[in-house]
Amino acid sequence: MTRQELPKAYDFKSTEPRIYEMWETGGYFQPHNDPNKPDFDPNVEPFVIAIPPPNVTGELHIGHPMFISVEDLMIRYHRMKGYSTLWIPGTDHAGIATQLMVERDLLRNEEVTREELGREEFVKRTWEWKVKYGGIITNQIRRLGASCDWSRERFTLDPGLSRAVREAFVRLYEKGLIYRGPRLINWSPGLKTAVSDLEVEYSEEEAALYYFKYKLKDSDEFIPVATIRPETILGDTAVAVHPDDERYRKYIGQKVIVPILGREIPVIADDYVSMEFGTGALKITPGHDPNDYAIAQRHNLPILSILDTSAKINENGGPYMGQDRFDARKNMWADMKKAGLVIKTEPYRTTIPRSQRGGEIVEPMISTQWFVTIEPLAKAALEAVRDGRIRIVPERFEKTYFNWLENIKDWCISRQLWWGHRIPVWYCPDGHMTVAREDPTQCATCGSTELRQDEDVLDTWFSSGLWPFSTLGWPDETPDYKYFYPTTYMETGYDILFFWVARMIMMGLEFTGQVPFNTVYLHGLVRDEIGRKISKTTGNVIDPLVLMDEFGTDALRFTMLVGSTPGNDTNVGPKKVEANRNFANKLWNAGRFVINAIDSLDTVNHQPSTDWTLADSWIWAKLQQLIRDVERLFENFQYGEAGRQIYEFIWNDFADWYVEIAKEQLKNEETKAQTAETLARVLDTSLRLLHPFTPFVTEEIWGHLRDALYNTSLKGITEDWPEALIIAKWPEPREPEGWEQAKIEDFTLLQDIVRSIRNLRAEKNVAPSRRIAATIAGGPSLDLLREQSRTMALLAGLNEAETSITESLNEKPKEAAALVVGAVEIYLPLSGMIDLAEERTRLEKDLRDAHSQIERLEKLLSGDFANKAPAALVQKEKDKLEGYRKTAEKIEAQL
RNA sequence: GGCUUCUUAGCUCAGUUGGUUAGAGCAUUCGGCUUACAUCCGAAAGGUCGUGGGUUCGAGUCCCUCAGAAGCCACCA
Repeated sequence: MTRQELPKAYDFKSTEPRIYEMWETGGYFQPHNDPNKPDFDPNVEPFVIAIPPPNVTGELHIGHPMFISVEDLMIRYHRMKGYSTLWIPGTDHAGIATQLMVERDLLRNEEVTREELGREEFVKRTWEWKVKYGGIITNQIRRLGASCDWSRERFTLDPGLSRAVREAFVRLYEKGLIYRGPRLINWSPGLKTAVSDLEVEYSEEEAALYYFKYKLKDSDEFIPVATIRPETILGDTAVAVHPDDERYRKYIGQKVIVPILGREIPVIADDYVSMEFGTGALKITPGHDPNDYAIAQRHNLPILSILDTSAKINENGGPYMGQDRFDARKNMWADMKKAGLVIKTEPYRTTIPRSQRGGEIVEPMISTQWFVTIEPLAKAALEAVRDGRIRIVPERFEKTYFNWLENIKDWCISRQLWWGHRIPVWYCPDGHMTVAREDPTQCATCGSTELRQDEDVLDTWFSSGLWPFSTLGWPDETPDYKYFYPTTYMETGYDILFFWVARMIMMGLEFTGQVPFNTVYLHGLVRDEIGRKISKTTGNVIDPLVLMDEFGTDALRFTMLVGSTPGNDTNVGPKKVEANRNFANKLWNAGRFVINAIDSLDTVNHQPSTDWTLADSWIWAKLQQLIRDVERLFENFQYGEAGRQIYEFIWNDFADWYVEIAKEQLKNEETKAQTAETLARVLDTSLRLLHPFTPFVTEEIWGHLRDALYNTSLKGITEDWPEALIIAKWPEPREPEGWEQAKIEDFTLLQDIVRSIRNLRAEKNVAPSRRIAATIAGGPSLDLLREQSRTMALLAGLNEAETSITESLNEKPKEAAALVVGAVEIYLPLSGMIDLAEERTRLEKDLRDAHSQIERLEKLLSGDFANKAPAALVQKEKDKLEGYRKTAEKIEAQL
């Protein structure tokens, strides 16, 4: 495509795939300094991010663009800064989620359950599923422009990573930090597996509190007891009261009769029981309640399980055996009513534990599971953040992190699933355990060759916890591992701080002896346009693919990055994305303008100019300011604010002012070349600054810009430009030079004058096409205004020939509207449009404004401010005061 | 119960070493197809920065109180 044919609107649809292809095949996503290659230089600093691996069979949702945008920005920025950047992509096998998906599919299409299929076949089918759908998510991530090194893509069930998992398990086991045993765990009856504490969500719901009688043995007396789950009465092994409770003290040590079943259980005393709550008597069901479990252990009570793995009542439930837990509740309560044991029920609001996955009510159950003794790991992980080896951004999450780790409980790592890393433990017929890195052929204790591997798989987060180093080759000391580990940033959502981040820190420290990353950056969650949580039931799901189809990837990325601050949730909706699509188009057209300007240059005659116009100097000074601000903001992870400032510079300063002035300067042979040069340089730098935010459109324009320059006398600009923006050098901030501030002030005066003239014209309904005459008294700005008269006339719609600029006027023009900007007086002779009374009113208002400012500033300067504030600041205010005094003076003269 | 965040224009939000006239996008009103862009340009209107107090020469910004909203963690049957 020749540049003359650049379309008027930016065509992201054809551009994005082409650019991504160019990047990927060009090898730009791979670290430029690769430890596996002969020219490797260990002194080049690496910058590494391990991607939070999405579910292998997942599909893009609105959370993905958030983290991809942030991480890609971090990577692109550091790449441009010269780091050897590596962004390791990959996917997670996501045990429960994937297994459920495949199970559902099998049931729907083949009407077969996983049990009918058998373990081996089911796992085989799941692998097939993975192969079939595993590429969807990674391709969608490509579409987002992610510059990750696909040659290093990993999957948590890859052989290498599986080896890492075994290594980790065996090491912990050998260190005595892994144990197996019956404990009270959270059981998901639908999924038929244990889940960890973190995988249980509590929701407040309406329930009922059931009051009933616990009859004393051989007596008509009873102890009233309240419960939310009457069916658990079947598993009661005691009734507890507070030792000081006068009401029940006499019963302590006696026996009560379990309703319906008739079992005798003791009345015990325990401080845990609150005398004020309920009836003051507590039924103890150690098999199905964590607190009761603790009490039972203190009192050596038997532990009775009444539920099977589907949460149906088991043989301990007498007549209710085989009934679902909720049916049993109803039936049992009805039977108790008949037996005269019921006191009352009342509505009660309580928190119900539900499975994070299925949403079903989770049952605390006694079950034999594998656990990690977490305290020593947690201690090290706490220390790493406390002593600053790991920084968490935003900082407030450190408190959350500390809180959780300080109260952490052992981690249940076994799951009764088939899809995942099988626990590397084998049992012989005599019950000996063999824990091994490689599949053993005989029992380590007795040599028996009849080995059966443990049926359970590991919690998905166990393998994710190794991600930053297992992806780099650990446990082997590969070149990648040695150079790229520890990684640099860990970027993810605050919602998985415990699930994932804390565990990576614990496991990283334990297995590698190093922190797995030095900075944790937590982004907020994406919400809908009006701040609601996104969910299928609310029906407010936002499909990022639709947004990209409609507005382009850059627009979506920019929306994610701008308007969000670290750790805070962000509202996203099509309106914002549309606005940012407009920005991409604005940039595109600014680019087109610059390129056309360059194309119109001849090929020889340009010498580097030193005679810059005010506008040239001004835009350059503003650009330098922007570079400094962006650098400062990036250092503080304020990417949103940085993006906003670049946006404002490009649109408000560059496009709205400089480009408008450049149109005039380009018509003039004397300023033509330098203007083209300024346009080119400013655009180039802007594109570099913006590239980490909106990589596609910037790369595309930059390519055209480079080509355009190549054929002109400005070719020299591109001397050290690489072949693609993605690897171009990041603009380095410079110390502000003395002239910058002065030029900015001069130009700002010009802008103020132009704006007030435009304002007046709009008020007076002067047709935009009509050029009007003006008489201007420039005062101390006389020279500046004379020099800029052409620019001023152009921007404000003045007739230059009929505009006179003098230092001061002896008398003001008749029939003219008057404006005062600082010390500059402007008269616009709008004959026939001037209403003298109206003029007077306006001037009086201006005068009042000036006076109120004078008053404010005089008061300010007469107070302690003058003594205590920094001198420069005081001077600034003094100058302002002086300015307002002059303005007031001028206005008074006019009245 | 513990911890955290939020409350700024009609709407959604920025505003991070405290600096004195608080910004953007969208929406609204008025005027424009000005030769990069109508996915645009110019202009306007709109805010006691939740409440009350404190620190300071100076507070949207720091501290405390209260009110409202949200989240995380732990949980008395």
